[in-house]
Amino acid sequence: MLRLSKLTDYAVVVLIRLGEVDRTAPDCVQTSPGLSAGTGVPEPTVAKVLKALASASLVSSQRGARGGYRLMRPLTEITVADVIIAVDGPIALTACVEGSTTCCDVSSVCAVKGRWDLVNDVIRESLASITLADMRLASVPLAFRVPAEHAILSSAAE
Amino acid sequence: MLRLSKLTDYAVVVLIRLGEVDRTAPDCVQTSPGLSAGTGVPEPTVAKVLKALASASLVSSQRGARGGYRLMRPLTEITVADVIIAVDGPIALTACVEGSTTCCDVSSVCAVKGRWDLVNDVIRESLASITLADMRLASVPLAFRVPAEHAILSSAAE
DNA sequence: ATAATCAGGACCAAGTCAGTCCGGAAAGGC
DNA sequence: GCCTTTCCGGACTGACTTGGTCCTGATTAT
Repeated sequence: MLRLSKLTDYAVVVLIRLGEVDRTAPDCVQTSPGLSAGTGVPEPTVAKVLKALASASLVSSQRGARGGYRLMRPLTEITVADVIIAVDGPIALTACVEGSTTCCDVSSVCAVKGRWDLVNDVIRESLASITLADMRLASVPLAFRVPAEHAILSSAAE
Repeated sequence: MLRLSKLTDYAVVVLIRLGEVDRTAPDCVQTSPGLSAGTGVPEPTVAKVLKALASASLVSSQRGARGGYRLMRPLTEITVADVIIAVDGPIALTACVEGSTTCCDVSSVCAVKGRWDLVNDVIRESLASITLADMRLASVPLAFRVPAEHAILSSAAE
């Protein structure tokens, strides 16, 4: 099924939410309980996702009272590939890709070596070409996609 | 990790194997024990994969004694997407893609609806652009990629 | 008739993942 | 200086998916 983990899905939701508030109040951080309330994702899960995003430097964290999280880059500069790698680890369709240690227990099958690399590269490239800003637009119903929407986004891209 | 199932990997191996012998003896079918021996993949697993491929009409089967499997299209006309769909079902990165019934138990999250469709389409397109013939070439070491290789392939594509 | 072969299931073990929780450390507020 | 808030890093568990096997029945050549 070529499935993507749910955590990645949540990460996108949370990041977009972060981006929306960041835009209106750039200095304001958001706490994980707050993001949970704003997105509907259970709080512990939000926290888990944010940890992963923080260690991948997609968000920065501020500890202590009045602490919270903030985007380190605008949504236009975060790609889907970035998020997947941050949450799920490196993008590798099979165990038999370059840099894998557990490669090919069945030796005869591994005439296959390197076979999927081509596919992997194409996928990686595709995922790196889509930003969260693109996904955000896609998720907004057409009726709400007023010109102002684009104005805000493009100003954020500057 | 965006992982692909092993079955799909095996399917590619088996299909390419089928394609290689098909080329030299177009009327000759191959049995699943034979394909198992030729690829190193355990026989029951080969059988399982072949069943899936047969019901997706990627290979045709001949029952009875001296029966076996044969490709229905040359390798140049079988895409990676075809194989994935045959073995793993429709390509859908998340549960929340068009046509899913179990969509979005958490209603607030599902402001997300349709968000991944864009990504899905790009992936699908990428996978549909790579054929097994492409993968076969990629798996053959450069030293063996003699001109004759291409001649054979292009004759098979006719 | 018999042997070979595919068809279509059911079935089980193992690995993986989502989700939760806990103790600890940093940063403000009183 | 103490306490609250918040993040950090990990361990843990229950459920699900997947890989892999096997069995019974249908089909066909010899």
